[in-house]
Amino acid sequence: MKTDLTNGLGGDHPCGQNACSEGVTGIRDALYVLNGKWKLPLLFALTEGPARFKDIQRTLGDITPKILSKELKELELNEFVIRRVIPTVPVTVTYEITDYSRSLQQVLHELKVWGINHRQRIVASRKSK
Amino acid sequence: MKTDLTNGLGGDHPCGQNACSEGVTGIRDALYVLNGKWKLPLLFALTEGPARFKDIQRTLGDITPKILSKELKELELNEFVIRRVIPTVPVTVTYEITDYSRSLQQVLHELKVWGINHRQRIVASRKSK
DNA sequence: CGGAATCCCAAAAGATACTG
DNA sequence: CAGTATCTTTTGGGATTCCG
Repeated sequence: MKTDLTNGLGGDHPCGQNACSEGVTGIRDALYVLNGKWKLPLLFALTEGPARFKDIQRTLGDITPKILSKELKELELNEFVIRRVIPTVPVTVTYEITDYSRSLQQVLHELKVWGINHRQRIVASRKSK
Repeated sequence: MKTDLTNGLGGDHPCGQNACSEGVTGIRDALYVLNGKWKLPLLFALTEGPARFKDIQRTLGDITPKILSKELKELELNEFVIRRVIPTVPVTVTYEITDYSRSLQQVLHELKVWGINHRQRIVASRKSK
């Protein structure tokens, strides 16, 4: 994945005279930088404030350090997250979301609400069988 | 991927006394059924009304028939999409979103808005270099 | 047109172990 | 604690061809 700032888009849109909505392109662009299983949950986890590596790992439940490390680096590259090193012994590292990340607030909120609702629906449908 | 209705969740949440927010779980649950590069764009494409296989393919730009077919099946299983066969010659097949899909409206909207904005940001940052 | 069949690859993700 | 290293598995996704 090359999700750096000079290429953070989901490809060109072939918008000719056919019905290629900018909406589809918008969503594809969003998904291009926010892809995968972890980025959105991770960013959401950081909305409550900065957290340390291990803390994030616990909040996310079952992410391995390797994956978490990779995700954090990508998010840092794309300016969603800031990594801060505090020179204690042993060293303390915190991760913090940027202002740009905050522009995702609505997305995160809607997704969260929908997900909570979806879980209830599934559980309910299981009971009724 | 087993994204059927009896297992449409992103796993259990280990919520003990630690700070495991239901928000993270909500987002993970949502992502579990809406994963991948295509499901959200596809659902968005269908918000404007039913469409045929080939039409969807064109709207999405560069999805191959195999992938499109797979995505549609998964979405059908999870009750996001209805497949209708019209007995013309040759046969006509349309795909239509369900009411449950419409509960994703806000999510789709926010994601679209954010994506459009994100594209502008990237393009702008490219120019200023 | 609406797919299915086959082959293939790259990337995502997980397990496990280890280090400063 | 905050990661890295290695290895393996999974799956997502694409190319191409073919069929009723």
